[in-house]
Amino acid sequence: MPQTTNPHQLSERSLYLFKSLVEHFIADGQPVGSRTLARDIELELSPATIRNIMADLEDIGLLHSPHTSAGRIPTVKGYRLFVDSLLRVHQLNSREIERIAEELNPGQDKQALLKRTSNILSEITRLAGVVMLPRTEQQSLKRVEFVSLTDNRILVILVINESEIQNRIIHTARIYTPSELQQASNYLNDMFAGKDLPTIRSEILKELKRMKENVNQIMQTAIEMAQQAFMNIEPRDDYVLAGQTNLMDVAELCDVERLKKLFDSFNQKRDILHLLEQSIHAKGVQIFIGEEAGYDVLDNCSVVISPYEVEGQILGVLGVIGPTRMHYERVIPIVDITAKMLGSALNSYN
Amino acid sequence: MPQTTNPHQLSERSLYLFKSLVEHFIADGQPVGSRTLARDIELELSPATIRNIMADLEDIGLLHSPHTSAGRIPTVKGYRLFVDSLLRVHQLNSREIERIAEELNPGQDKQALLKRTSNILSEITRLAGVVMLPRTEQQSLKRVEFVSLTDNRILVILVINESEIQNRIIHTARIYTPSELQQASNYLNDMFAGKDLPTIRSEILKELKRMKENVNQIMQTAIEMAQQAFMNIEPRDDYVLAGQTNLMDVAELCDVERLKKLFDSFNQKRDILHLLEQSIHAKGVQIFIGEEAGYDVLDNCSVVISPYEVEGQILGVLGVIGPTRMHYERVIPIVDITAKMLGSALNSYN
DNA sequence: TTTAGCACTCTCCTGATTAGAGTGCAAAAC
DNA sequence: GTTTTGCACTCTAATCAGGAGAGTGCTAAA
Repeated sequence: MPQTTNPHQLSERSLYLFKSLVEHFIADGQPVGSRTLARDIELELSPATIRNIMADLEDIGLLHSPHTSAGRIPTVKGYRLFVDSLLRVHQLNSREIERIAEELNPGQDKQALLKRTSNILSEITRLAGVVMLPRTEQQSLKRVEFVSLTDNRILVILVINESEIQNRIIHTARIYTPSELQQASNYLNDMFAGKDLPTIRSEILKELKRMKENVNQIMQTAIEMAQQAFMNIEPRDDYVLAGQTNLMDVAELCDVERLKKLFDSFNQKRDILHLLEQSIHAKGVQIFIGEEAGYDVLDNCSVVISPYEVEGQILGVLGVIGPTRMHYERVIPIVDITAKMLGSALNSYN
Repeated sequence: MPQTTNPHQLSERSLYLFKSLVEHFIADGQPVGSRTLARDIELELSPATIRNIMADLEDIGLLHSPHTSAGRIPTVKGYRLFVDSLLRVHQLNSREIERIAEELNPGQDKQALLKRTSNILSEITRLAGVVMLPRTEQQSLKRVEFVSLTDNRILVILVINESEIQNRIIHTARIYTPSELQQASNYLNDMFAGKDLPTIRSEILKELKRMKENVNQIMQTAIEMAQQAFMNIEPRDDYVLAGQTNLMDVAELCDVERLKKLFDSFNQKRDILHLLEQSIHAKGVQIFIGEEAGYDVLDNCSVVISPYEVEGQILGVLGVIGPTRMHYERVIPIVDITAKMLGSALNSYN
């Protein structure tokens, strides 16, 4: 009988041993030696036999010893094999599911919901939770409102898509009365509501050019204000992160230098954002282990993320960041289910 | 000649030595010994003399040796004396002032301005910057708007005071047309604009009681929606913090345990908030050194804060958090001037 | 093919030693 | 009386050696 479909042509037994070793290491954090493993497993094998097998596994690149007389720990490649082929994902218990559901009830503003999602992810996994904000390639204007402040300053409220709100203050040449503002916003709502922002911008520019011919005062006021209001919409924060401090308990990362680099890159957002964006078109949970992600700061870290979607359209990505040595069998279903539940929570906004 | 007005009856020379020692320690971070100090100062004194004086200073409680054969470091009481009586505050150079001014231009939403302020504080001091949000004991409604979303959900936008915006989603029994919503918001604006939230709440409750007698449909709709909208306004974030990671470079705090506790208390906000609130009625820059603040997590930390005000009315508090061993002579004027500049930036909102 | 035996390696802990820094005190110098 | 010198003393931090423990790899036996 051939060794069937195993990757690396490994025997069942080797795989079993490897799996046990990884599980042991994830639980313990200490390099696992042959004797320990011999005690640990179901099979009756002597440490020597296990040593031989471990040597093979090391040759293939699945294991690695920190030094001669330490046990062995999985390499990135090893984790990869473990996660892809050996891992048996847990069922979540219903209490946890309920907890997530409770936290993810809609009925709050979208931003707050995402923040809560990030929080719950971090609390339930005891790692750092991250939720990328819905991709808004399509930002369509729902409504615009003006509120006059003192002097010639006007507060502009833009409601974009469903329930996203942007506000900014603009300055006008003269002071407008509330009813003028009302007329202006009515005009703009009639003209632009339902259109997406790039379109609106180009139409505003067109209107500005035509303006000389047209002397309608309301229109002119409205367009001038719209120009200020729509032209430089600041990009929002790109993701929300929660539970960073959980990572400070993790032994592997327990060095201030490393942690600082990691936290700094969380704040800068650039690297993490790139990583999250890679998954925006993936289906289901994706896992980046250690250096796989391609960012030095994420050495010894794994990222478990999943896109979340509403009616088949992917809106964003969420997940957790933790040490490579994490409880994948728990984390994966948590990320998975949270993505699904966030999707349906967001669904109720449309 | 008596020893004049010095605190602790210290001679000029002792004070000079003490000041030099503190400055040396702040620059260096190492306990300062008699020999080092002898080299460092202007006066020609032998290490032995300095030792005698340092022993006196230690007796009074201004200095402390980590152990017999280390130099000496200032105690909290020592820092207090230094900061209150010996410190010569730097003039800020104009480049720094310009930098702050640039960052604090208004013309953005208030929240963003405060965030930027916090950022600039942390960047310029290389410590953690904190800005408490304007106290809104007085929250007066400027305007309320309704935007209908899908189904029976309605987005409520509350403009409170000047330029603060709260939004929430409410659910209604039936679906309203835009014009109904318009009428409702007109009604509520007429009724409540300019009043403060507690008043509004109590009036809403009164109206609800009277409602049976009154069958005006618009009013009923409006009041029902108002009830949902105004009743549980979530308290906003209470302060914004920036540059936490700067604290990870500080040698004194360089222990992951401590840092985690500190960061956790930043996230919980409770302790820090209490501390900030203590200064809300103070005038000018206040400094809490180490245990003075009364919170364990702030051991070895100092907090330099100042209220900021608009037209004589204190709105909030801002400042920085760093190690006790910080460059007070630089940090104090930075906090001071930033508070003033934030005040005038906010002034332009009124 | 598996196991037992064994020499070997590496880490970690302990204890001893030393160099260095800094102190405190007593006696001498100013 | 104040300042300095000289000196014994203390404490830390670094270095080194030695031993225990864990684990390996290899060889030979089962």
